[in-house]
Amino acid sequence: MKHQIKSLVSQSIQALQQAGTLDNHIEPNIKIEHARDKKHGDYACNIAMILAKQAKKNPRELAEEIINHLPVSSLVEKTEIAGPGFINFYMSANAFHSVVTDALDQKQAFGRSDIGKGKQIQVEFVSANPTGPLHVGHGRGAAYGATVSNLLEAAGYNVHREYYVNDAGRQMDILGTSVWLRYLDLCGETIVFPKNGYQGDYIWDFAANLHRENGDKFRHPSDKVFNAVPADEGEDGGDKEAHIDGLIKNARALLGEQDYNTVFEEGLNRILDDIRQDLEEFGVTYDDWFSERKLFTNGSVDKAIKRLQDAGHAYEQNGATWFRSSDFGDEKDRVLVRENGIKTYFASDIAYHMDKLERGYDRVIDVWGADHHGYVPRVKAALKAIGDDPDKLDVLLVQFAVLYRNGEKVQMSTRSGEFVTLRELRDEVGNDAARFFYVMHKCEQHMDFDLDLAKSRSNDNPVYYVQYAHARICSVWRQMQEKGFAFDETAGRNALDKLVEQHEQDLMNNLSRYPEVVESAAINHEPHQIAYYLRDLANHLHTYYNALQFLVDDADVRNARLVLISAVRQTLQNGLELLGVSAPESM
RNA sequence: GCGCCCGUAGUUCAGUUGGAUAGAAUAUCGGUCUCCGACACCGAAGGUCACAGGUUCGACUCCUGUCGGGCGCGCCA
Repeated sequence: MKHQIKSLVSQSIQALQQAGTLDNHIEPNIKIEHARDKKHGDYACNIAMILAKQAKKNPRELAEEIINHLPVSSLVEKTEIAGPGFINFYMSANAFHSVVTDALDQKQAFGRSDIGKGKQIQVEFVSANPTGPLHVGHGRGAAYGATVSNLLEAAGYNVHREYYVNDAGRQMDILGTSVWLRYLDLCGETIVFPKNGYQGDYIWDFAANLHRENGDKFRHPSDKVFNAVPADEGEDGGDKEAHIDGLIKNARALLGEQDYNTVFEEGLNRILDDIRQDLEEFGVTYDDWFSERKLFTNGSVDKAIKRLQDAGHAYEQNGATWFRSSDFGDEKDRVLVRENGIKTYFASDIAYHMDKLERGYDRVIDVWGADHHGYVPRVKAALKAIGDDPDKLDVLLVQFAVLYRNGEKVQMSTRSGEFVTLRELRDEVGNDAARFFYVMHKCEQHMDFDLDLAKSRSNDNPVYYVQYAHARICSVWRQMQEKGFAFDETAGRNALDKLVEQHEQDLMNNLSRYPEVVESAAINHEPHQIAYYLRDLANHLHTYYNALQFLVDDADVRNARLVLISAVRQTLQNGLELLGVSAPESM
């Protein structure tokens, strides 16, 4: 509806331009807003105030002229000039009736649009290192990324969802070695587990599985395992990094490449399967799980480094290969290949982003935890250096969710194994509540996640409030049948002019906003707009429900009201679907 | 020290990209079931939009500075 009003204003301004009142070459940025106060009508436009200066007129006079040149439309009941020069639009009843029938005609498609024009867009999210189960911090990225993807799809984009699997590098070696040490312990070896190893119980599970399937095949005496390994961090000094590196080195030497890989894969695959299943149960699915190791084995990383070298943006220093990223807006240069010949994570990440853009996406979105924010300039620098357009990449930073339990902050550390997993959260609060809770806030907003509150099944959690509105409408249908009424949709559609109550006007007005909200939420990557909208719509429905009876004797009024709440039900269902939340028929 | 994010009701958060009297939820207090589900509704109270300047018709929103909180500043991933 906003678009239609905008079009009217635009036509009026064109007319004024032809009449010479306004300059021809000005392309006015017309914005139509919902009036905050009903006294100001349904919509408001501030264009007269914006153009007043260049038209050398006072805003109210200009507003007057714009109104005089507005084309006639059945949608607009009347217009008014208000305040410093706002043009207020009062919509006709017909205008809102059409929204109700739109929702019923379009069904699941109500709210969808084609503003994306089928453009290819890739969204990469979660991409947690496969070193353990997902925790509640990843949950926010998962819910956010999945919902942004849904929104973009609803706005007419062609969305490709991807998980970047960091299955290369030192963290993976630490994981493999951790599994092996636990395995050795199960074999009966005396093992002092390293401070820097992965402490979580799931490591024991993997080790037990390894032992069950292979017996003592990978067993080596502990004195050889710890042979020549620097001391672990302790009260009398020591170095936990050097300690674990020594253990990794011994693991490789004792096991040999093949056995080492078997142990390594045991950890990696078990964890990936777990993550995949966890996310699937959470309603989060991917088109592709992209392996970092593949970038090394297929030469992409070498190619990326070579491209930087060929373009003259790389140099050698102290035995390492550097990227002169400071030439492209980064605060300092970055290492691509270390002195020991090992390529950095950054090098493979350049290759990954290069690969993304080569795949031909019009736009690429990365959803990252806010702790990676310092990483954005260097990735963009790399894209710029190799001649790609860094503006095609949008990095959406999701702030941490700080957990509170019993009113106290919960400290989390992946390495120490002390964290609340996403699965635990889902088991306790349910998928619906978790999905809704996560996207209720802007992603850049620090979020206090009160576990006790989220776990409680009280209506403190707004998801129940919205779901209840949906269930309530379904319940009306059940009641209707019990009372022996039949719903005549055609009659209802023809009787929409019976919906004269203020509650009904408000509800229709509210419905008319839905397509605009979806569009705005998609463009701005702001799922919380949907959450707030749904709460508002549910509130209007509940208020209506409490104020008026739907199943009345007057058939026209009854059918019209049922048509209206049927449209509301469809809209609630569509909105919840976008958020990955179910719309139950009863609760 | 430098960089990014944040600061709005007791608390958790919105605020339509610079618009009209800053809004919800929750907590507190009061009211509403002979009635389609009270998992709901209605009302009251609650604010120096961290602070100080600046930009303009107009600032919670943009700019500068100060204060406070979070995160990041590796030849880690």
